[in-house]
Amino acid sequence: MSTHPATLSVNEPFPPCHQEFQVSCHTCRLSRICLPLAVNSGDLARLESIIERSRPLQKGELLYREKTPFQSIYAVRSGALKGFCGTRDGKEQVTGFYLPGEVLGMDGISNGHHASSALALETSAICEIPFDSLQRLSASLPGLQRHLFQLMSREITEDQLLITLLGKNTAEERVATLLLSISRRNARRQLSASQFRLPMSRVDIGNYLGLTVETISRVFSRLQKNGVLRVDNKEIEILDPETLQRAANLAC
Amino acid sequence: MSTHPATLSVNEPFPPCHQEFQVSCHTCRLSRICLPLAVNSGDLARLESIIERSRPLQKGELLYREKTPFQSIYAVRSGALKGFCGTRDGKEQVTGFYLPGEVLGMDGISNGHHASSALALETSAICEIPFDSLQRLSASLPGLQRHLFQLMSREITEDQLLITLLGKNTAEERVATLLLSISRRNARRQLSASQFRLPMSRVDIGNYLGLTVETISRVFSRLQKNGVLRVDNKEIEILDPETLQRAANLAC
DNA sequence: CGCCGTCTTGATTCGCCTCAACCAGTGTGG
DNA sequence: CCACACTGGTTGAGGCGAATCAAGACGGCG
Repeated sequence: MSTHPATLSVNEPFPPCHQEFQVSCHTCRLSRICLPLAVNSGDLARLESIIERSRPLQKGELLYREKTPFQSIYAVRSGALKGFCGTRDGKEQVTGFYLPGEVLGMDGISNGHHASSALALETSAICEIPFDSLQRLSASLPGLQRHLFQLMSREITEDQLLITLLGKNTAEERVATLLLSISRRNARRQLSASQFRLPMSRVDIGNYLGLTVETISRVFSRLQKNGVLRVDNKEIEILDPETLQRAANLAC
Repeated sequence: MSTHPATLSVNEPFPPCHQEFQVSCHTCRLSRICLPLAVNSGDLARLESIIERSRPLQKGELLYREKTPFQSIYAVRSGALKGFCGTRDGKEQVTGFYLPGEVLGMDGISNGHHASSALALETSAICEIPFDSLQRLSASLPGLQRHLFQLMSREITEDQLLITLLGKNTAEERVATLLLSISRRNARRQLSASQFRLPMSRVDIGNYLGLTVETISRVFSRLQKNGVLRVDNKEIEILDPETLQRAANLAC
C-alpha cells in the first residue's frame, strides 16, 4: 500500500470517524507556521470552531478538483500533496508541492471555482477551512485578515520565484533549487535539513520544473557523482550544501 | 525622449501639481475593473479618501524598487508598467506587464518589502493605495475585503498560467499566448482586440517568456509570413485570431 | 552626417527532449 | 513457487529547438 510509516492507521476502506482526527490548533505542532500565527489564544478558539478535520486522505486521492466549486482552503497537517492543472492537450502542469504547515487552495477564491487540482502524494491529514466563515471571521480579527493577506502574498512571491526558475535556469539549477527549498521547509518543521525523503516521484519533479524524467534522473546522478548528494531512490542526503547552493544560483 | 505620443504634457523636470491628476474614482473609466468593483457608491468615497494620485511616471521611471519597504499597492490609470526582479547573476526576470485598470505591488505584503521592482514602460498615471489604510478600511467593508482576496487570488492563478506556459510550451505558443492576453485585456478596456501597440520592447517580451530577443523576432516574422499577424515594429494587428488561438494552445 | 539602441536575419552550437533499452521492486495469478 | 506484467527509475544514442554568436537594417537624435 503506502511505503511510508503510517502513523495514522486507516486500513478500512471507509473508516469510521476516529477521534484522532480531532486534533486542536492549540496542540498542533504546526500552529506557528500555519494559519493561527497572528491570532491570540482567545481568538484561536473562534478560528478553530470553523475548522473541519475529516479522515486522512490516502495516497492518490484528490483533495479538490480543478473547475469544481470552491468552498474552502486547506492546511496540511501531515503528509504531502501536489497541486496541478490540466493543459488543453491532456497533459498536466504541477504548480506546487505542499508540506505540513502549508496552506493550499487559495487560487480558487478569485472566481468561485478551483483553478487547479490537489492530490495526496502520501497519506495526508488535512484541516479544511471554509472560506466564507474565514472571511467573516477575518473581518472582525484584524490580525487574521492581515495573516491571510500575507499568506496569499507569499504564494505570489513564491510563484514568481518559480517563474524565474523556469524562465532563466538550467536543469541543474532548477533541481538544486527545489532540493534546497524542500530542505529549508523541513528545517522550519524542526526536521533534518540535510537528510529527507522526497514525497513526490521523478515524474512530478520533472513536471514541476519543466523538465523530463530522464533529465531529473541524470541531474541526480551527476550531483551524486560529484559528491554533492547521496541519492537512494527517494531518500536524499545533502552532502555538500555550499556546492548545492552555488549550483542553485537562485534568483529574486 | 519618449517615442510614443504623450497625451499628458509633463515637460518640466519637476512639474507642479496639475489638477488633471485629481481624477476621482467616480469618473474613472476603469472603476469597473480596478479596485472599487465591489464597493457601493457610499463606500466609494471612503475608499477614495485614502487613494493618492501623484504626478505621472515618465517612461523609464521606477514606481517601486525590489527590497525597499512596502507601503502601498498601485492601480494603473494609464500607460503601462513591467514588474521584474533581479537574479543573483545580475540579470533580471520580468514577472508581469501591467495595463490600465490593473493592480500591482501585492507581492510586497507578505514580508513588508517589495519582492520585485516596477518600471514605467511609457508615461503612466498611477493611483497609490496605502495598504495600511486599505486594510483597515476593508475590515469594515466586507465587499472590499472580498475584492482584495479575489484580486490576489487572480494574481496567483495568472502566475500559475505563466508557470505552465514556461514549463510546457514552445516559443511560438508562448508568444501567441501573450498576444492573446494583451488582446483580451485591451478588449476589457473597450479597445480594439485585433489592433494595438505593444508597450514593451522585444527584450522585455523575451525576458518575460523565458526566450531571447532573437527568438521573439523570429516568431513574429514567422507569424507574419503565415498571415496570422501584421507586425510593424510595436504595432500589431491580429489577422487570423483562430489560428493564433490554436497556436497558443493554452493551458490551465 | 554619424552614433546608438532596437530589431531582424543567418550560421553554428548546445542543452534538453525523444526514443529505446534495461533494471529493480512489487504485485498478480497460475 | 515461479512466470509475468507493471510501475518507477536509470542510462545511452541521436535529433531538435532555442541560445549564442555575428552581421546588418532601421529609425531616432545629437
